[in-house]
Amino acid sequence: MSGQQNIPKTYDPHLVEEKWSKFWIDSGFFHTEVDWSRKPFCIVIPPPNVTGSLHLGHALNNTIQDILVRWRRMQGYNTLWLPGTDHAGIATQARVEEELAKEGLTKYDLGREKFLERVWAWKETYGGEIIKQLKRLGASCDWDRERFTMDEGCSRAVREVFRKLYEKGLIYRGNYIINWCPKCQTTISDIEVEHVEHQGKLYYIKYPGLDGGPGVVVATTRPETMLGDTGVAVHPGDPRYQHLIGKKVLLPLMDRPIPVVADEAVDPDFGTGAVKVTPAHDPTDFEIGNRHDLPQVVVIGRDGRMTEAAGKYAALTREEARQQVVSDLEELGLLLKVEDHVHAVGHCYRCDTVIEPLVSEQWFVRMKPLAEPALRAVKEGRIRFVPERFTKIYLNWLENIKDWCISRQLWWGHRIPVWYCQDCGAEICPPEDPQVCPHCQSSRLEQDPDVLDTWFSSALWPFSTLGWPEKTQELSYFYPTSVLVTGRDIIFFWVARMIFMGLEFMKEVPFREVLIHGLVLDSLGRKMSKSLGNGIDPLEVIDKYGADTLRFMLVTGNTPGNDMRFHWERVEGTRNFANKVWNAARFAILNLKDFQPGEFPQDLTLADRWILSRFNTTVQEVTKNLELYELGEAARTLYEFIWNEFCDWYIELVKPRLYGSNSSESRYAAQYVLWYVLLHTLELLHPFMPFITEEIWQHLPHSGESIAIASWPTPRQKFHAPEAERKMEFLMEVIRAVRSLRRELNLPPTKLVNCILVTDEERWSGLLQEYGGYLKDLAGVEDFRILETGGEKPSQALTAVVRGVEIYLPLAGLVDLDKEIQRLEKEFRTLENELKKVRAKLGNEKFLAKAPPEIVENCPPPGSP
RNA sequence: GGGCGAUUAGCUCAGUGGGAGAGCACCUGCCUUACAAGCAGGGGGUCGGCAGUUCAAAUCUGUCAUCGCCCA
Repeated sequence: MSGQQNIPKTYDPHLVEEKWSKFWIDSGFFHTEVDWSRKPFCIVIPPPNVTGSLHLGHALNNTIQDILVRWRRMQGYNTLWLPGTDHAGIATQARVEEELAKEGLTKYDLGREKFLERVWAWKETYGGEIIKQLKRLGASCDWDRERFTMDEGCSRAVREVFRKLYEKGLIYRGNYIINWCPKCQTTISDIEVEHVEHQGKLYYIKYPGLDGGPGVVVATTRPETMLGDTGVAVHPGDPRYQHLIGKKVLLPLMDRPIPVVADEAVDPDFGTGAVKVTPAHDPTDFEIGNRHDLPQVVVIGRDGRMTEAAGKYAALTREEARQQVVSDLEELGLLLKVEDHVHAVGHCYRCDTVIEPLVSEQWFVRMKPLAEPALRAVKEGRIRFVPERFTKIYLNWLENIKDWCISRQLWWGHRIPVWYCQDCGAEICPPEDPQVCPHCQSSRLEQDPDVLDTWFSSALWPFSTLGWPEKTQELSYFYPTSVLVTGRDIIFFWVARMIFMGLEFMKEVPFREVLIHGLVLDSLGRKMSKSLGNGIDPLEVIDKYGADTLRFMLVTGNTPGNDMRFHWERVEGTRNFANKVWNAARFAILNLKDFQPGEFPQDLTLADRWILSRFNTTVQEVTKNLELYELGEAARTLYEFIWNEFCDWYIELVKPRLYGSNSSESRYAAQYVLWYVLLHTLELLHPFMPFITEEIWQHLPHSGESIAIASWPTPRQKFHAPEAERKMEFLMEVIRAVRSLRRELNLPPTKLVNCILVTDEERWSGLLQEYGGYLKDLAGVEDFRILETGGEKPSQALTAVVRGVEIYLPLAGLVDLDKEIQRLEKEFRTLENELKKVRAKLGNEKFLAKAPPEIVENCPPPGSP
């Protein structure tokens, strides 16, 4: 913006964003050290996947955090926003495997060690992308403290946590049914399974009785799993099947006798009320099998194909096996019926492949003892969810928690720190990598091949990044962190887990508040996804419109916790606002060339006192809304103040005092108030639009290095001027009324008019007398007279009434009488209705008796004629 | 099956007990020396339906409907 005459008429974000971003970081404004004399404010970033690139969800999430952080920093808190990335086991490994595939290689060709080297190399090359993108968004993180979930410190924390939980018996290894993703070739936890409604079939299959007994008909959605059936179950109270309980039936195709058991888990209303039991391939059946001691026959392998145990169906895919089984049953006459049936099918949340429940040996975290304190912390209010309704979702999930399967059959991740002795069979979990078995001194130790669920390390993020297990200053100063900001989709994955891990290892909650925001949907209200191709790249928005525009757009017109839709029109609207701010600044800078702020001016005009009072209110409102996490409201308040009050009225009113041959005192006062309000309004706006506000702030007289470390404005008692607001409000109404009348006549703005104002009320006539200049400047009034009522009224005049003050524009010859009569009649009817309502209210004794006095007093409400 | 959210102007959405709002779109007039990405003026809504609480309901309660999300 240098060369004041050459300030461009439109704001160009490209010219300023990179400059200020570099300046902020180089100046160390975002870097923090522990300082016990100051109050801390700390946020840890939800670490984006290291493979990721910024999407609108990140943009929203980080904009919210940055607003809070910049605001608190300006308020004087010792503010730490700790950034970092997540190693994202499956996603990263898959990315590198894809690369290998292009070279015709698999990870097995390289071997574990070489493969991991390759992943690290990939991470070093591409992993910083999203961090760069966050910087472009303006995120004011302490970049000197950037962390990675697999860096040395975080890995140490993972190791320590695992070992402690293991020793406490809260981590165990066992054979359980888990969710297997045949594509990712790994286990995934229950919450990583997405259930999708699917139009399928319900097959009714006859299982004959042994030796010609009556048998039973079972209904199933997955006939291919029957090859692994080891029982049939019915509800114990089901009268239809009492005779069968304890008997055996013959499993067709396999010719295996299997027992009929009674179990509460069976829904008698589903199908025939009798269900096949496949303990190795269905979670419910697994439980039933356990209760009745049924064997587990694994018929589907990890590659998604049928195993040897499936007999002649071995090596078929699941789909092929289903077809074959169905047609074989049909041939035998055992397939009685096939119905359409809608049921939920589990899909891998990452690759969308249908997951296969299967039994295998995995590591689990015993959840009940950990969930208990995590429930209490929220119930007792030590952690507060915003909006409050998410509390219930959190509590409900933890109350029904199941053990957490934490082992993953991947190579990229924190390897499970457990070794097995090949000689004595011991299983050990030592603090450091062992050389020999502590039991038999054998050196033939083998580490468990699996790695941990990525969320295991993210669960430790609030304390692992602050130095745990070391007892660092950072940890005691910044922990618990102040607030966690995250999307509602990872409450279970991440928020809940951080809470129980924090409570277990820090004996204290990881954060005091959780701010949940919604998702950014496309313009039709659909989730943005690669497969739909409906994603919007936030960098495209930044390239086209600037980061400030993207940020402001994301937080306006949106309520905490609710989803929002993305519309380019809204981006444009926000861009226009940025431009408005730019041009207001342009006006100010051009008119402050000869200005140096000195003493606060003595003689303020009504407009001065009004805008200062409005500014005061804005400071209060914005601050209050930020405290309530109502960022959208705070942004709206600023938008309206800047555009509708500061630009539309104050700048217009101040022009004559700057342009004209005014006294130097009046000019100084005008410049001072213009400067003062603009400068400090920019400070209020800075957390939302950091770049443009810095650019302008630097060009206005100011003290301090950067708006980023300026003091957050506070309300000042001496600016509070309700009477000035009331007076201005009246004058504004009169001006609007005159403008409206002018419009009736299609008067061009340059055509000046005379005006007659009729009132007996001194407060109005005095005000009009004193500030009639405002009418001249803003309503195109050349001259006006103030008359008392009862005098002669001008004929052939347009009229309006504002708070009892009659306004006449005498314009003989110009008035279309019919049109004017129509207009007045319409207004009359409107007012009549209004009056009727008010009379009814005031005539209602109950209203007078029960409504609070200030409501009765304000009836009719202010603003009514 | 359970839970949550949404339903307000043509569109997108704010507004949580006392005047029904904004942006975009629309109509009219203006290139007025900060801004046409603008200025000024204007039209447009029985706040999803029904019932209830209250002096007073878009706002609180119940119920139904439609849409969306989460859990099972």
